[in-house]
Amino acid sequence: MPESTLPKTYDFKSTERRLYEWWETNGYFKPKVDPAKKPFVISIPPPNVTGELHQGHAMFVSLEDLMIRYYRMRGWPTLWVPGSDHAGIATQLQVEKEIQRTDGVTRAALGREKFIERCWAWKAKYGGIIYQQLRRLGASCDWDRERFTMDEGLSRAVREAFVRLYEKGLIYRGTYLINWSPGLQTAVSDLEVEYSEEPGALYYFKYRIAGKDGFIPVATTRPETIFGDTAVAVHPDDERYRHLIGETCLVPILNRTIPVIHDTLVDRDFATGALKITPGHDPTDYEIGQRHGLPIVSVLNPDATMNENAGPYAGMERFACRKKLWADMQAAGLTIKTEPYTLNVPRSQRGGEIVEPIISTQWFVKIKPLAAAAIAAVRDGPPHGVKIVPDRFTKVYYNWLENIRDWCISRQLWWGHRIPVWYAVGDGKPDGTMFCARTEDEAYQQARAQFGPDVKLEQDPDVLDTWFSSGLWPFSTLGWPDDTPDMKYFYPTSVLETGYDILFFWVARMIMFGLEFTGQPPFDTVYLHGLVRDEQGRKMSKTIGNVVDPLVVMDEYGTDALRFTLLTGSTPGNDMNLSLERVAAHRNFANKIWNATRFVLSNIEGPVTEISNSKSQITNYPLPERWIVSRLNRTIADVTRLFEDYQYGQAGTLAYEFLWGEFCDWYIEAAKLTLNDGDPHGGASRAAAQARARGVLVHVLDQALRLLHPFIPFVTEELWGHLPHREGEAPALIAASWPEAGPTDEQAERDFGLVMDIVHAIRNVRSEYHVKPGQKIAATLVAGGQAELLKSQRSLLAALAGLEDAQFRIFEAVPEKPRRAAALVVKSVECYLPLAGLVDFAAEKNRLGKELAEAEKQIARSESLLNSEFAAKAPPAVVDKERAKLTALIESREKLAERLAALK
RNA sequence: GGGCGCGUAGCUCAGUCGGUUAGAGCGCUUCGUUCACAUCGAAGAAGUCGUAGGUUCGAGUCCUAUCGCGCCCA
Repeated sequence: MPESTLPKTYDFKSTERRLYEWWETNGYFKPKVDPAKKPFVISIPPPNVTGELHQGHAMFVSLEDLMIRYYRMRGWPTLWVPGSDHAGIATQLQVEKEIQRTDGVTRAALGREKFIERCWAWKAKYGGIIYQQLRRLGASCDWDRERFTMDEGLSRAVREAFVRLYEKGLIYRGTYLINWSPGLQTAVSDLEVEYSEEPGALYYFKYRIAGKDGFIPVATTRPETIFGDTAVAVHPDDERYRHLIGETCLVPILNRTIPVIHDTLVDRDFATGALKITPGHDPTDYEIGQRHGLPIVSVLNPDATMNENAGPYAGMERFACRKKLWADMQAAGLTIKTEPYTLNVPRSQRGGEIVEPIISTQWFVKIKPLAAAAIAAVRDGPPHGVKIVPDRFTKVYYNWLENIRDWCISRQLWWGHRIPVWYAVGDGKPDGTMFCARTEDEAYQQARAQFGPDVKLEQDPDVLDTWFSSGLWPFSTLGWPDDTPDMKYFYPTSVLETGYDILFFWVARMIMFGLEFTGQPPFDTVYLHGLVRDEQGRKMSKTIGNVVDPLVVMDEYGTDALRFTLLTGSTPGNDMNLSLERVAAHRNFANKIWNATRFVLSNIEGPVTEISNSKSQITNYPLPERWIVSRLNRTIADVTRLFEDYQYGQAGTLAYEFLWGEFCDWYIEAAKLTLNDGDPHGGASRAAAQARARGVLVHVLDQALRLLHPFIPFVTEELWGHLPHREGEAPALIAASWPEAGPTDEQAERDFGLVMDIVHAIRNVRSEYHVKPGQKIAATLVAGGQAELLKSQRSLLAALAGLEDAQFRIFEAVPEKPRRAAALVVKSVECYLPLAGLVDFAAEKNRLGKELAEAEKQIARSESLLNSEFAAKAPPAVVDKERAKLTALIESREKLAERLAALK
């Protein structure tokens, strides 16, 4: 045998980069467009352009690359569009930090134009890093189609979308209560606010009645908003306050007068039952205010200091004001009490500062009509709608869209898509007239038509919510609004795969925009994965210090190990706890495949019979060959079915178990015999048997590598390249075809199963009796109808169970059972192991007694089952199975009883 | 307040038309290194599937209630 050229251990470090470059330079990631075929397309969830790789990226790349590689192997024209997101707030903050550090200037000092230049410079410098990291994960994207949300093409798509919505009346500008982030100095959408329960206080105080004695007791969690109160509301049926409705009361400190109104929305049981109404700083109050026509008084500046409406407190920071005001009110005798209260504090998703509801002029998308269409698309499902996996998220999706509020899309940032609206200014023309246009020229044309040639325009300073451009991603990346060849062929895309945490932010918005702008849903399937947490189930965070960096994991265990762990350790939509021990186990798996291949390669010198799944050519082959090929075919069918059903974890586990637990543990061991000795039982010549075994080894390994390739692309590609291939085969595994399942061979699986059971049983007894592993033992099998079968597998049984050839006998029946031997019963086969001098008959009796008792128990169970309604009501196949089991049990019982009697 | 998920072996997790003796990896116990692999092999111990009811011939799986943990929405 020639020495294999492969080293003893798989070295992923020297493999991964080389293979990736090889794939990429050979164009395997590019789709092979075939107009006759439906393509499989994924748009990448664009990572933040300046972000660093984390386990969320590792998860999505693993899943999407898995799907892409699977469909590519299935022969679909396959496209995975990569790209990144400008991530308005995140990037702006990073660049601000940088200019502060390097130049010691603020954004304001630098000026808008210069600042945006710095953003682009930042992007140029760091924007490629994330792509390199995605490559390390094995992502087989078509990098020639890489897109960035602020590219000219995508920016044009954003303007086009905006203008269309505006012209349809679905975008409007207005002054409403919005969420204001004082630190970032921008509006944010409802989704960007998170509520956290925090200990706080409920402040009870007096609203004095104007011109009378007496007061209404009112409670608030935010005393500083008192300056914005424009009414006190009570429930119309509340006996305590009914007489005060219509009176006027005095705002503390300011002594501004406000009315006492009634509204059924007031909760009589909460606190005092009287509610101060601050339409300028509370969403519920805003609604009540609208209903009652109350004025809106805003008391906060954009930086969350008090404004002039706070009178003497103007200029104070909001929380300092709260403290000071309460002290002053106490001094004035206006307070009643405070009590501890759990607040639901609105905090910014980014940065965590407390967000303030304030009145502000912003741009909004009128979302209800879009939402209705998006609901219908999921309600209808494919082929014309959308399916969500796992299904339970459809409910979450509906619930959100059914209760959706208009989307505030303007941001007071600099880094982003400028709102394509221009205002007429100066020259004595009417100010503020808006012109919404795709370009400044177009806006000027409109303006000149209205105001004459001298009109001057200024563009709206705000930019759009980053998610507005993300919402267009599946089609803007393909060239929309132009009807490009890519758009024609690849749109709509196939699967949108991402984390469930951005179902609303991104997925729902893409569906809405896709339907609105392209008339069809942007994909037919949404696959949602869960969050990757640490081993204890905690969210990974820099502050806890429990972040498991994918790059570090890949350095230590290899990309394949990480991918396989993520893919087999999680189920759709459920969070997973990442265990490094599992990653290590999967590194070992890669090494196992490596060595199995090493074995195969070092044993295929000489003729190799060509095998395929589709023919029944192997029906005359020896049992181990028939068995492994049948198991292979079953595995191919199961794995493929699981792939089609999005059960990737299960699919991976099955392939793993097949390769390790069946191919390596059993077939390779069986093949060793043939390769060394030929097949003395199969009737074939030694050379022919060896050629067949070689053929089966190569074939099964080849097919198993294909099944595993989408999970662990590197090690499989590397090894597959070393296997011999027939003419015309693809030059790389990535481009090879997915296996087709051939017929299974039930008889071979049953027969080989018996062989395995006997081997297990004998090994078990050997172990119990502490027989040295190298020591051969004698054995007599009494096998009845199975004798022929076992005789044909005599060498295999002997080799695997460590039997001494000269003292290994197989009979159909014997006149007298061996006496001084350990006996075991496997199905209908009796095995006698003399174990000279080792057999402890007391222990034997004990052991057999236990087995007999167990058999009796099972028989009783089985009989009562078969005598119950089970026999009549269960499906015949299940009943038959049970009957067969009972028959086998009875046979075992007889044999055990016989043996036990012989020992007495 | 509404909705969802999870609770299975010491640990991390599978278990998707309910099929009657519940699986894997790690860890643990015993043994093993000439002949693919010690990143390995052989054998083994280990779970009343959170709890209580119910449906059913049959429940880890379906229903109801309940406890604990977590998440989303309001």
